[in-house]
Amino acid sequence: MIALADCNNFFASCERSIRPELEGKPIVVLSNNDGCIIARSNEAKALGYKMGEPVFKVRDKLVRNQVHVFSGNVALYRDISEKIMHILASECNAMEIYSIDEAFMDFTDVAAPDEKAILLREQVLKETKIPISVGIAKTKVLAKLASRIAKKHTQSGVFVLNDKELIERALSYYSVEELWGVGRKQTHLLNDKGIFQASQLAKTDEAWLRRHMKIGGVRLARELNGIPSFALEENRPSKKSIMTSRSFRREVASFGVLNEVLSNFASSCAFKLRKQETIAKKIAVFIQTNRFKSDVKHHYGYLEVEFPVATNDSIEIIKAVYEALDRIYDRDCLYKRAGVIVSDIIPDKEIQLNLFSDQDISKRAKLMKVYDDVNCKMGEGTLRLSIQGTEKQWGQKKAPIAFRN
DNA sequence: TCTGGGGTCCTAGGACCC
DNA sequence: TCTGGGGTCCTAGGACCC
Repeated sequence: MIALADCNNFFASCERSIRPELEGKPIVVLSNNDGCIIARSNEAKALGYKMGEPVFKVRDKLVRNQVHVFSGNVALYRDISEKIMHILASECNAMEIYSIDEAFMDFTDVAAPDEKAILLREQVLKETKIPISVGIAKTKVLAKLASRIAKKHTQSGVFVLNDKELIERALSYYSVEELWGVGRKQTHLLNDKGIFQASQLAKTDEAWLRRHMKIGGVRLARELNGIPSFALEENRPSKKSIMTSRSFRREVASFGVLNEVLSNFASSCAFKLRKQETIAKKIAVFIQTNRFKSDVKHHYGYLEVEFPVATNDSIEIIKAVYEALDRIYDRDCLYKRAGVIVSDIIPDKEIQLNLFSDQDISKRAKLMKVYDDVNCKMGEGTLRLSIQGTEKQWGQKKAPIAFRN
């Protein structure tokens, strides 16, 4: 059996855990620049606040409802998460930390899974003040579903989804879009074929699933039928890509400002690389105008630099960032978002110090895209910007740009 | 005025080779 | 006018997750 432990309203619960007087009060936690709502307590959910909702649209309502509003404090959430994961790990043989607030536990040899889960829940609550829900089933997908049921329909916060009839009832109750791995696109596809309930998906022909939903669809249906198709990944490998990016509070035009923030992002990426004892072969820089603004020229600049020798050295990465920015910066644009991505990450086998000249960097800046007048739209089921438009290949290096601060 | 910040996996199709 | 067939590797982009 697999148990999924899932923290309830994690960020909101973290804020409450250090302020017990907020018990029973509505709480929301905001993203960078206090832009969006990214977590809500049950009370805030009941008042109708949505995940990802822009704060400016509900500012008055927040005041009216006397909601307690917090700017996100990721360092705190990470600390609390580590504490919880430590408790969970000490109580099972194998565990996969799936996200900051979720972990799959191997409950194979547990005699009474429900009793154990209840004890575990109590321990976490006592030591961290964070309420968790635990779903137990034969597969990850079913355990996910079980944790939903645990969260919404039980007093104990624990639910075992193992009985055959119970599984059938649950799958008839939930729609396909509520399943782990089914997003907007797949929901549409399934609904078009008359498949609405999870129970229908479980009975769908495998050949059809393979053709239309690829291997993911096949695995999903198998999991619903109690056949494990997603393994517990105990030793999560180090990250394959690392990104540091931010939206600015106000739009910026200045090369100097962009260069400064991107240099900080570069250091941050280098630090994260060193922390997991890895080095990266590639770095990418992107800058982007406000995607929500209509009737203006949108600009998206993206440049990748490949290092001759993989590195996690801040100075080298910052130098590459400067080069990249110099080539994608357009002085006529107002920028709203910028970021640095390191990828092609490999283990840091030996300590290397390979400084190379700026000229080397520009030679290595292989791939370059600048999109102008892009048709910006929200990707389906995701906040990521998808870019459609004509790619303007990099030709001549731009004339030097004066610093404007 | 104001709209988050991370990640992963899978696949199609092009590049390239014999 | 004729103009193979396979195989592998790489990468961009889609879809999804928290």
